[in-house]
Amino acid sequence: MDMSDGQDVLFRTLADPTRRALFERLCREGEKTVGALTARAGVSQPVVSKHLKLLKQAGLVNDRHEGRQTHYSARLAALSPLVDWTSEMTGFWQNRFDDLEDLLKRMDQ
Amino acid sequence: MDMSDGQDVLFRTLADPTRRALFERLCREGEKTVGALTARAGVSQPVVSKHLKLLKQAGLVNDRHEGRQTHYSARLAALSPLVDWTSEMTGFWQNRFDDLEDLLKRMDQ
DNA sequence: CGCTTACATAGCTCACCGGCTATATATAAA
DNA sequence: TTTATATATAGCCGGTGAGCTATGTAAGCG
Repeated sequence: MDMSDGQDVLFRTLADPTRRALFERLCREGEKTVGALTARAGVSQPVVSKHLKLLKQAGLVNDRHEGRQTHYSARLAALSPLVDWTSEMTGFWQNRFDDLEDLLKRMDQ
Repeated sequence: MDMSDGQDVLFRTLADPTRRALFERLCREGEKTVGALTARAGVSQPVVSKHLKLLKQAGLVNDRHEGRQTHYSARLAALSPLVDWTSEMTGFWQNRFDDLEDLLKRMDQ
């Protein structure tokens, strides 16, 4: 019934700049190891790991283990609630605009 | 140079559920007074006012003073950085997909 | 088997933020 | 002019969360 949960998690997860930057890098540059991500993240490796964990819980990334390293990649499908939300918001405006047009038409008669 | 500022403010502002709910109501139902918003917000009037202040600072709402009351309304244009960001992220994926296709084509020759 | 490397987890601290009440300000009403 | 109503501001408090260091776990290497 309530679609807001997915949106809630998404907004909350993407609100942090460091975390969003990690996700953006995975989108731009594709699959990366934790070490590669840590190199230019500006924060310590444990912090990167923690953020990646939260991103994974939000469904925004996948992880793949290969020996000692873990490769992370972006899951763009997870963004759909965000897209849905924005189009819903703009849609409401459209509806009210239509209503206004209807009203004006009826007043014109 | 850095487009991330607008995105940062937007994500941070919309991350709070109470605040996002206020914005959603303004989108759905159009202009509302603080009192009308407070009635079904589940929090006290000062909290609503504080959230509206933050929404205004993010450019997400307008306010209009009429006697003792203040009418707030949604500014959907403020959502564009969000739309830009999502299409940018999905765009990166598209580019890498194109690169992959190119690579496969070249390998095929 | 030690030793190193790659990542995850634990535990701490500190700043921020969302909630509250109390109060200020401003406009309408009596 | 006093009183009531609508909103904003001030100030306090508790929880959350992002950062750190230290340590655990597990895989490659001598």
